[in-house]
Amino acid sequence: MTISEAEAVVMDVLWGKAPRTAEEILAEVGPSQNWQEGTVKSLLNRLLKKDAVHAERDGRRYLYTPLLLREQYVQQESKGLLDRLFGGRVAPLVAHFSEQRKLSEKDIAELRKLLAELDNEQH
Amino acid sequence: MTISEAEAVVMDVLWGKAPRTAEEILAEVGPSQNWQEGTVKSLLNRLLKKDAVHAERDGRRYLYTPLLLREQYVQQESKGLLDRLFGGRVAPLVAHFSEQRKLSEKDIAELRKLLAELDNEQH
DNA sequence: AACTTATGTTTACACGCGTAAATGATTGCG
DNA sequence: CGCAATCATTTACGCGTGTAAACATAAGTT
Repeated sequence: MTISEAEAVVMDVLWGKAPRTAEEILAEVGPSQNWQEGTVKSLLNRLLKKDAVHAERDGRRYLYTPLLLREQYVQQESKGLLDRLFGGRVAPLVAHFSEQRKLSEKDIAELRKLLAELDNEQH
Repeated sequence: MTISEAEAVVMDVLWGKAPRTAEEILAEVGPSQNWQEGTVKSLLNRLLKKDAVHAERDGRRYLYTPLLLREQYVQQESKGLLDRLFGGRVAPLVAHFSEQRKLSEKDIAELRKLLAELDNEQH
């Protein structure tokens, strides 16, 4: 059961801070997304059906908490792309960005550090 | 105008070798995908509408050629993911795979080489 | 108790996608 | 020439998505 892009926007809010009410979610996401309240409610209900969030009654409203972890989601998404486009290998992906000149100085520095760490830990 | 996943499967065949007839595409993709001929035709027509492929009549059938380049497609897809999930920065993405233990020895070697090259060329 | 407000639940609707069946057109064969 | 085979084009249909309107319900207010 995959979660859609609009649903992921809602999850993002919850990953930022939870639990939250529908209203709070709308407040954070409405401006950029131009959504109505009903839209957010629908998305939350679909996420409930998909067991991606949990809702706990709090008086008249619900508090929503993510069940699906950001890490899991990121994992699925990136693995999908990696497999589909780069034969499941990371180096070609980085090479791609490199050719596209999408590697910032900071990226390069961090990559270097990462490799150095891998060198030590050997894991 | 984005191209869907099933459409991308067809594009993949064409990126491998073009021009091709619908029949050839089916032959290459049918087994793994379990598609009927009509399915491939529909996908080709949708790709035509999206200007992702070009069709040239050849007697009774058409020869299809990709207009959208693989590089463009890969670019869009990866940028999308990168922006949505890693704030547009490459290093965090690689770090993610690293944590997931998805970096093969070969990946690491290649990344190292890549960084070395970047070092020289300074581009 | 009736009315308003806040919130959630149900229903809707158009669009793209995956998948194909139905139909149409062209051509080779008997 | 008429029929069968070969392609292509049109139509279909269920499902998920993006987006919300309509409806229901509970709680606070007069």
